[in-house]
Amino acid sequence: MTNPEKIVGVKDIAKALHISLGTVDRALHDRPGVSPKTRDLVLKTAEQFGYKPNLAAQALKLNRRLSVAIVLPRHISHFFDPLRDGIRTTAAAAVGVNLALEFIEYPRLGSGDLEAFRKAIQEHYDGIIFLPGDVRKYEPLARKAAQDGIALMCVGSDAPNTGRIGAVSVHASVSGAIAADLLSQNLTSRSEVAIFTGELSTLDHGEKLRGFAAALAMIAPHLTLRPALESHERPREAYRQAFEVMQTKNRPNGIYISTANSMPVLKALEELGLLGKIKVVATDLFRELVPLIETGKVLATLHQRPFTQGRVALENLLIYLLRDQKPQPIVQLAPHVIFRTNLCLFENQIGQSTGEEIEADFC
Amino acid sequence: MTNPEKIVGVKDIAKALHISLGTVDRALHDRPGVSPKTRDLVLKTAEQFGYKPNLAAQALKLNRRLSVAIVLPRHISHFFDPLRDGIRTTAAAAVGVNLALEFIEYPRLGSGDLEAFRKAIQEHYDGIIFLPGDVRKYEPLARKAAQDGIALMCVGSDAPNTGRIGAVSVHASVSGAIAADLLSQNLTSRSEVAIFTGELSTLDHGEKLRGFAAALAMIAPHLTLRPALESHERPREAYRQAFEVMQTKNRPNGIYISTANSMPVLKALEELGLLGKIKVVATDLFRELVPLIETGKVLATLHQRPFTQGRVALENLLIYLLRDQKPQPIVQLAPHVIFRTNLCLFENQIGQSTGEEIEADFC
DNA sequence: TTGAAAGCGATACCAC
DNA sequence: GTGGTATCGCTTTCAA
Repeated sequence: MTNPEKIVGVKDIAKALHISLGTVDRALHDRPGVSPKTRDLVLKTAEQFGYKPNLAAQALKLNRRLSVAIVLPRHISHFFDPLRDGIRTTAAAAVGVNLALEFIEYPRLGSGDLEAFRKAIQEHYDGIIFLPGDVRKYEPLARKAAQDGIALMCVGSDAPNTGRIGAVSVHASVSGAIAADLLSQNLTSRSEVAIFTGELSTLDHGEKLRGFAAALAMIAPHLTLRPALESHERPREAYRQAFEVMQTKNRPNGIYISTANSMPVLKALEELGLLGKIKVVATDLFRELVPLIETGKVLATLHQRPFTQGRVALENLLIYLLRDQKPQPIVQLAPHVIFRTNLCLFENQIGQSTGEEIEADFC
Repeated sequence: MTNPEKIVGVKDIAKALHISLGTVDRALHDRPGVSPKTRDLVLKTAEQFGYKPNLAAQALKLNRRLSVAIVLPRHISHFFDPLRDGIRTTAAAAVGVNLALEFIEYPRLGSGDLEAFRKAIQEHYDGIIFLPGDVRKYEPLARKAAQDGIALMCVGSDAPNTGRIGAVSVHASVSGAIAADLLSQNLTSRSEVAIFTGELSTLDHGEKLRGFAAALAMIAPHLTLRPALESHERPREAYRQAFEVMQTKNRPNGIYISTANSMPVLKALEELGLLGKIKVVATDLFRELVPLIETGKVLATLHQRPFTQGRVALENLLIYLLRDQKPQPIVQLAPHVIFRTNLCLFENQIGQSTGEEIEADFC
């Protein structure tokens, strides 16, 4: 082996400079009670010796305890369950903190979400991980919480200008653009295409639409976009809209469903005998979608990597809270494009994991 | 806040049972010198109290030091540099270990690789991360090292039956299958397709070929596969082969380049005026490829996520070495499919990072 | 088989 | 401003 560099600690620095441990510590942490002269001297020798604090010892002494609330909807579970798992996994691996996680659930976005969020704020957690739905409604609450010193971390979407310390989501406009790309690769003749979305008041949904439309204009001039269909995440509404639009004269040959609420749309297609004839790009992955992808009835789906979102959200929150250094504030993940051919790598992420050898996103 | 559960430590258990710290420790770690009776008692109460060892204290006391060698080629740097970065990033975040990393480089696979590996083995590192090239040649060496107690972790490819403790790579046969899928989506009429590969003696390259061929047979009966072209990673050879095959009578309309050595092939296409007329799926992402993807001259590229490979490789190696529990042994990542539309999310991963807001794979 | 005590490295408090 | 010292929770050695 090479590099038998002796590892240096505060003690070594103190000894070398013939000063006390306390002084060294104060100097290193820029605390009051040191003369600028000795402070600089300590800093310089620390640098020179290549001093790195022993994180284990630091953690032990500081004995930090943090409370973090995770405020997310129960529905849609195939997205939020793995997201919560990502958070739990990260928490389990966290060394040197006494981390108390509080999972707070509400039925679904737009129903009980604000109340849950407001309640969480009042509990004065050190940090809160949440999904900002209707941004306008979240803004005042979030801003106040941030001012109160609560570290807010957004997942799934973002709430800019609220003082939140970070956000983790899939890159929304790129998601839309990929969908456009795929449809344009698979529809060679002039056609109409349609987009089914959820809540345009949620920032990310609007972004997906914009990305989709922009990419169509750029790279697929032969495809015409119909007005967006907003289902407000209500299955019946989505079904009705799909049924209707597919019976118009110039019915679309391509569809992008930008929300996980895709089954009603697919059901309508099925009933109209259009499944397989129309190119469909969906969002997320769940059990009912699997056979449709396998058989090619759904061309592709854009996987939003909920596990990774959860993992990164907590990781960055902890970096902020513990190492009080700002992490990468806005993380916008690349969605995974799932076709029938790579579907197998993601199947273990739905429902109970099978303990298989293959791990897809490592997430 | 809820859950003010007091955190229990060994001391609490000792106190509750009126025994000493030493005994509790011995019992918890199944060490000799405890009567079975007290051992069980301790274990039971620990369970009951929900005892979790304080990892920081444990790490501090144990004061473990590990040496890990990373034996990888310099070439191709756009793959191996980020891989090394992933390793460094993980190392920087490791708490409670004095980790000594030794990066050992050799020119390229097949030239100095075995020598470097052999030398590393003789140094008796605690662990070695390496890329097994020609499996047959690596096998005897690796098997011996494993028997000597060195923890071997493969990246980029695998070397089964060597006693290696794990492997991290992209799922090779799925990579091939995705390429086939993309070509079949973009070539609607009967055509020939060709595959350019590197070294078929490297396990993963053979797997890509198999996956490609199998998927073509399954989902693209209208596409015929020509005999594979093996460049042995030599640019001139790849160029020559490409030039030749593109001038045959029934020249292929689709190409899958399963190695990062794609530029010579693309150069040949360019010179023949075929760039843009032929559907090309490449591998990996590097600077010269960017404009070709942007303009649609290359349909897509399969990103092998080197950063993540490095991160996961060291993570799992450390789990094995420190927590002496077996991690997920074989990790086969899903490659990212990069089109012109999501290219922007990956550009910050080539060359110097720009400190932008967008982080693609989080890797 | 069990108990007592030292010590890992960094921090914080109290005395000077 | 600075020095000395107890302390965090766990492991380990030495005595009993």
